[in-house]
Amino acid sequence: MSTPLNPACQNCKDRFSSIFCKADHSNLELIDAAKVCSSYKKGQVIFHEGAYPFGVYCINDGKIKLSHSGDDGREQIVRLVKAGDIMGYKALLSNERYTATATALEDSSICFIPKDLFLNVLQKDASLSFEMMRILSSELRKAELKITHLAQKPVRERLAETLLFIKETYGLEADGHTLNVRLSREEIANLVGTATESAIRLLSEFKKDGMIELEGKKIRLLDMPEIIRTANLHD
Amino acid sequence: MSTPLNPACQNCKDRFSSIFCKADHSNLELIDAAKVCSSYKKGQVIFHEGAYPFGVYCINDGKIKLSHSGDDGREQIVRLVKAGDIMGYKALLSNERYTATATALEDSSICFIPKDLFLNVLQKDASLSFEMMRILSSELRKAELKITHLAQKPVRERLAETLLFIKETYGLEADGHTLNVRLSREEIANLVGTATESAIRLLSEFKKDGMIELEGKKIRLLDMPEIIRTANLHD
DNA sequence: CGCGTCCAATGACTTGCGTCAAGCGCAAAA
DNA sequence: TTTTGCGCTTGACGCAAGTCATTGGACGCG
Repeated sequence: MSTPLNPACQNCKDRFSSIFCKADHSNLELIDAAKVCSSYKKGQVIFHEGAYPFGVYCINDGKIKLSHSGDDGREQIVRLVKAGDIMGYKALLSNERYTATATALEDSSICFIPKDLFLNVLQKDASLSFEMMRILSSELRKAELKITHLAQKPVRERLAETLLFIKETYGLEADGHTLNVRLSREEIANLVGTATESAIRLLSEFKKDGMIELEGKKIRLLDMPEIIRTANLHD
Repeated sequence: MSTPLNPACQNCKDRFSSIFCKADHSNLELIDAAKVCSSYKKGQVIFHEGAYPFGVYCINDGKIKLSHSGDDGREQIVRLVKAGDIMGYKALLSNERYTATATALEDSSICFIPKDLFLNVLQKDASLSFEMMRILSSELRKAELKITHLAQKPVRERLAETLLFIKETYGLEADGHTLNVRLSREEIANLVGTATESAIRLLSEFKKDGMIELEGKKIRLLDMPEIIRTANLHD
């Protein structure tokens, strides 16, 4: 949507953590030639639920949320995307419309890879498609775990897990405690699957209990109970 | 676990609806030669959450449930498997232990395909692996939709969706109304993600409202409201 | 500068739904 | 037959959590 500058994939800082680290060199060059890199501002929508996909997006830099909008308009965040990740592959592979909306959580730089090229490379490159299956399996595993927790665990516990999940996904700032992303209380609630007020109240409780510190949108993790460890969404 | 009889894949009645309809002929023969077919009795466990996978299972005949057991021991059913479907691929592809337990809902006949062979064929056969990705994408889509509904919809609505989902999965009996599977109330509850008593109460309500008929484990669908249609778990 | 908007926070109220407990029918075992 | 046990059903109760409403602070804008 703006400022295309197309950095070479080979130089991409997340080259080795992304799916494409498995791709053959020649295929990487093909992708490199065809991709279009754009930057998006915080809050901007990259693609919309219901639209037809024309390719996949690879995050060069930034953070994205993928969310469903429920029938009553409430949003449910189903995935957090970081640099090196790709998104939009689900709709592409099943040849359907997007089931989620992608919105930038901060200013981001994102490469677009056209559908035909991506599918062609996927056909030719067995290790790339194997990696793709690995990613899909992992996402499916996380989703099924989330289903179980949503059905069985109280909000308090789910919120705690969510905070740890955010930590696993985006990591911590230099101080070693602050979550390296700014989310509104509403976004946190939509990630947990609860009402905004409930999320706020429980965050206050966590703070009172000395588990976290709050400063605006900054959240610092102090003593998150170990119990959660066994049940979180790690890879 | 019993009665191996190994019917040829080429003759399998679900040959054309399964993932293997996309596989190359020569690869199909390889699989045919290596697979082991067994029959399982109702209630029998095919594989257990936490165990290491040694291959994938392809349902020849029967019905299976895949379920997580929550920390408190409560079961959450995450998938219903039917003839022609495969299961166990997620653990295999991500090279982790099973995250779910597979239990036969009725007497079933299931083929086992060894890990190495399956992965090899997957490497060689692009259209098979593409089909695999399609399946994974579709499962992921359903899982994300279920997450949204669990987070946002009341139990009554989720139960109605679940009944329609069962219908989509296993179909109806000859009378055109009765769900073609027998599930306990507890299993229905574990599919919906609610307490058994709630499921029972709401089923009674549905009956009183003339939406369904109940006769033991038989459930006949009469007038399920159209509203649900837009939000169900179809393919 | 004051005004409006957005978001966080908290209190009060309501309720969906989970838990507990008791009764019932049916089928297998003794 | 009686007994035992299991799954289904219904009622009563309590609480977690959702909804509604108010306040206050931060920020941008005319």
